[in-house]
Formats: sequence, C-alpha cells, structure tokens
Amino acid sequence: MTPEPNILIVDDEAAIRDMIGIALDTAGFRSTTASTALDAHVNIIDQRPDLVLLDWMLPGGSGIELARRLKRDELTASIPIIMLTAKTSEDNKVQGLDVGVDDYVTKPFSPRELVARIKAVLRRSTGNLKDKPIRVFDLEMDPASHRVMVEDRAVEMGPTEYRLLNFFMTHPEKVYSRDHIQDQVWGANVYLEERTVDVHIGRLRKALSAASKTGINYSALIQTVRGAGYRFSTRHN
Amino acid sequence: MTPEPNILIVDDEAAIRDMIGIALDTAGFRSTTASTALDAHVNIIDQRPDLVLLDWMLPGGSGIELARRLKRDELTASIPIIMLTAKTSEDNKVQGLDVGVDDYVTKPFSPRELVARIKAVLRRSTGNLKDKPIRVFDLEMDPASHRVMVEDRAVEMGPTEYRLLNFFMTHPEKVYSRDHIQDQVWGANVYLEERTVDVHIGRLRKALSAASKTGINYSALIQTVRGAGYRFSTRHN
DNA sequence: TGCAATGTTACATTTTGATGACACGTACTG
DNA sequence: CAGTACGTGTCATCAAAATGTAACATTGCA
Repeated sequence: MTPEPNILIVDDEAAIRDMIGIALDTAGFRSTTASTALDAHVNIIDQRPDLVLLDWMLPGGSGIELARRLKRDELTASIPIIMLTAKTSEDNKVQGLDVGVDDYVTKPFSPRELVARIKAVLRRSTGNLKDKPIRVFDLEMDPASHRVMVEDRAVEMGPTEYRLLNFFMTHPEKVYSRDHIQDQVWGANVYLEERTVDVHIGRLRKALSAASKTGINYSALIQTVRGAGYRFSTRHN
Repeated sequence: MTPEPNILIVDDEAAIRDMIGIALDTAGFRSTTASTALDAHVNIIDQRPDLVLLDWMLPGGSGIELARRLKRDELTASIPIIMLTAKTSEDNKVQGLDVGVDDYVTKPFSPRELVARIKAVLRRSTGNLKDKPIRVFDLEMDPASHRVMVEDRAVEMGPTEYRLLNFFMTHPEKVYSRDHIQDQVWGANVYLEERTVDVHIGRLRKALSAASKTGINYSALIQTVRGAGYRFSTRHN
C-alpha cells in the first residue's frame, strides 16, 4: 500500500508492546498497538494493517481465536499474521499453523529476528498478490514499481490518486458509491466529506488526461454514474 | 435500493435504546428495540432485521450468548451484528466475546461514529450479494455496473428511469398500478402526481427506442394497460 | 363523436457533479 | 531554521442533469 508497511502489535504486556514498537520503528515500519483481542479486531477492521503480530497468550486464550476469525473472514484473510508465543512446545506451533498463521516467533526473540521474519512474510504476501502489472490499452499500472505509465511514459499523481486508480483497475466494470470508495481507498470508518472523493477523482482524471500525447483520453475510463458513484470501464459510457 | 434498512437495538437500558433510536432515525434508518436477549431473539426470527446492535452485557443470558447463538444458527448467521461494549468494564471478561460479530462500538460513542460503522458494515454485507444481470432479448440490465445495454451498446437514461426499468425487469408479466409503481420506484410515503409516472414511462420508452439500431423497438416491452397501469411483458400486447 | 385515459412537451426548480481556490500540515532543502 | 514544494481535505461556485408539474395533444373505447 503505502511506503512503510503498517504493523499491528497485539500483546497484553505493555513492556513487550513498547519493545517491539521501538524495534519496528528503527527498522522503518509504522506500528500501532492493541492490548486485547477486541481492540485488535477493531483496529484491523479500521486500519487494515499490512501485518499483525499476535500474542498467542492473550488472557482468555483469545489470541488464537482471533487468528482463526481473521483467517475465516474474507475481508481480513489476506492480512498476514505472525504469532508470538512464549511456549516452545510443538503443540502450539502446530496449532498455530493450523489456523493459517503465516509464521510464528517464540519469546524471547531478538528484535533482529523478528524484523527478519516480518520482512520475509511481507515479501511473500505482497510479492504474490500485487506484482502483476495491470494494463488497459496503453494505461499500465505496475504495483511492483509503484508506477503508472501511459504510452510508456510515467504519469505523475499523488499517493491517494494512485490508490484510487489501483482500486479502480482491480475492480473494473462495476459502480462504486462514494462511501464504498472511501472504505476501499481511505480505509473503513474514516470520516471524510463525500465531495472529497469527487475532488480526487478530478485530480486523477487530470493526471491521466495530461499524460496522453496521442489524443486518447484515458480519463474517460473513469466514468461518472449519476446518482450512484463512479465506475472504471473500457466500454463506452 | 431497498427501502430503509431495519436495525434492531438490543439494550436493557431504555435511555440508551431511545438515544440510539433517535440517532438512527435521523440517519434514515428504521429501528426496533428489544430489552432482553429473549425478546431480541424472537424479534430477529420474526422480523429478520438487516443489522443487530447488541449490548454485550444483558441481564439473564448475556449478549455474547445471543451473538454466539445467532452466528451458529444458519438462519441468522448472515445477519450482521455490531456489539456495544463498555470500555470501562474489566477487560478480562471481554476476551470471550470474539464470536464472529462484524464490528464493535465502545460506549460511550458518538451517534456519528455509530452511524458510520453501521453503514460500513451494511455496505460490506450487502455488497457481497452480487446481482446477476437480467436479459430480455437484446436488452440487458446489469446492476453491478449499473448499466443498461441494448444490442451491446449503453443506453442513456436518468436514475429514475433506471430504477423504473429495474423494477419492471425484476417483475415481468404483471400489471402494476401507478400507485404501486410509485411505491416501488420512488418509495412509500412519497406523494407525487399520478401523471408523473406517465412522464417517466415516456422517458424510459424514448431512451429504449433511441437505443436500438436494428429496428427492434424495446419500448414495446413496456405496455400500457388501459385503466389499470403498466406491464413489462415479452408477449405481444 | 365524445370523453376519459394516456402521451408529449416545455419549463421552473432541485439535485448533483466538476473545478478552482484555499488553508493546513509535513517533508525536504538551502 | 526559514523557506519552499507538495499532498490533502474542505468549501464556494458554476454548470449540467434530473425531476415534477401543468398544459396541451393524442388515442382508443363506448
């Protein structure tokens, strides 16, 4: 998504949260924290972190429950989870992996090891999904290089416009309401003025228009659907 | 699309029920209330609300229990639940409530936040049901892209004509009075001149006629039934 | 033919979307 | 550290589309 991946740390001990937070910070990650499964779930719904560090031994044993839930729910299933566990017994490892957790780290661990594992998991998960460029006529979006090209020339646009275009190109031929677009591009439960979406649509269109030298106007791909929202479509309006 | 979503508020404190009820009302939702888990369960089975706001701490059979039951029962599992939780209560007890609810709101909350979360959850749950396109000869309506096509070319029409055609195509071969059409297309409790329906029928017919290049006149599908109303039918008048 | 029902057109009003301007915050630079 | 450039969200304003109604035209049945 954004430059620095956002990591959610879930642990009931403040000391551990802080320690990990500092480690991630120096490694160039952003991080947020939660001390209960409940807080964690709310955070995940709202912020959609790029990865979750989840303590196995949350009071009530709800850490594994949360992991199971996250992997079952389509909305959150793709978010990688690394389990933190104090126990070294094989049972736990097996159980954790059963749930669909991506990796586990046993306490005590070195910050260095943790960061290495995080990077490995992120590389795996982002590499698989996002690497394939999407092309529509001479408009190409390459998530790997985080770049948009029109007729083989780079298009300049802000991060929000990039995410917006990315959302549209991965969800073509369907209308989305402004609310829905806000959910997808800004994150759920972020309150914005509805018109803000319009403004960014305008900016994206402008960027696309300015980019073409051949007279093909790629901004026409982003269609206004009166009374309903916007649509990315190759078909004529 | 559907009229106003119906929200069930489950809380044992009347003051909170009222407060939420008013907030939902101003946000354009309908709401019903229940003060006990039992009432709530009966209501849910009878009314099938679009969403349940559930206080997690209910006397005589906790809210968590109800949530668990609802999510376990196939009949009710698809009804989204938002849990109302008290931030002040002991976190220990909160652990067990990770039972598959869709979101949480912690008391005290602002009406605005509540409404935003309700909308987000509703959007998520209804967005999953994908409407399938309806096709009659070479007239196709695709709700997902919010488009009407005749002979593979887009047909231009206003939102009201779109809703009108959508109603007809999902209710073919039956006459509907102008009153009934008003209820379905404009919504109940909207008063309009009866002639207004005629005008929009006219506009829809015009749009359909103008769209065909093959000489087939799709406006003939919308038939006038003198003295009764209108009918969408593939059979000849 | 006469009359009620329906179709059509024009128009004032309302709603909705596009866009430029601006203020604020942040990161970068000299 | 000041200065600058940039990204972002909001607002005011303009333009365009949609809407509902009334007036008038046409149709079709008794």
